[in-house]
Amino acid sequence: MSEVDRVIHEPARLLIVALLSGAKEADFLFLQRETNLTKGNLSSHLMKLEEANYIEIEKTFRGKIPLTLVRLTEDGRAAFQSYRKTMNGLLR
Amino acid sequence: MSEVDRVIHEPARLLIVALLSGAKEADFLFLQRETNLTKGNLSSHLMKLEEANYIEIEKTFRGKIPLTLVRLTEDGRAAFQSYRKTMNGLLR
DNA sequence: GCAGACCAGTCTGTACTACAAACCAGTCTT
DNA sequence: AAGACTGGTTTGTAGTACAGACTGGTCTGC
Repeated sequence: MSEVDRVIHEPARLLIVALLSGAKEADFLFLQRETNLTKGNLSSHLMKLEEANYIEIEKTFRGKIPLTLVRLTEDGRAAFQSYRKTMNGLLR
Repeated sequence: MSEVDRVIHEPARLLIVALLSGAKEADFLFLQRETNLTKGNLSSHLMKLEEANYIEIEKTFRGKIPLTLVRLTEDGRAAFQSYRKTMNGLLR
């Protein structure tokens, strides 16, 4: 019945989603510092979240230095909400 | 900082632990029906939980048919409590 | 001008692990 | 004797998290 969303359930991605749910958007470096993930891992986790259509990734520039902005989509926000529901059910 | 306990985090085991936390003990068949796991999987998840010292497994007999009873240890109860804490922190 | 650090990746290799399915051993029912 | 039930163990596979190496461009210091 109550299936757990594996995309969000993974601790690293759960942290990312939780961080994003509290802000409008976040940049790559901020996420890396908060999650303590290597660049490679953070990048691949963001890819997974993007493939699931849970986040949007906007690649721009701060001057001429690359700047990657990440924000939750509506789908992502809904999925997180639903995840919280099922988790609270299990942890009650 | 706030590390997630992977032993409990796995959805199948989380369900098992949650079920056990609500009862003194449960038998193998009950857990299998509630979790929808195959015997093999349930067995190996129980092994993982036992290795972590989160549950006790008592093998007895109902007449002459094997009966496997499972219950949370103090460690298991504490770990679940701590897991709930960190999760609630992330989901808040 | 060039080494080194910073930004944001991709790619590769490894080690783990969840899961299904097959097999096993004994018991009870028909 | 056949089949279903109890509660497992073993095996094989596919997925995946993670670290670390490599890439490419930019900026900083000497």
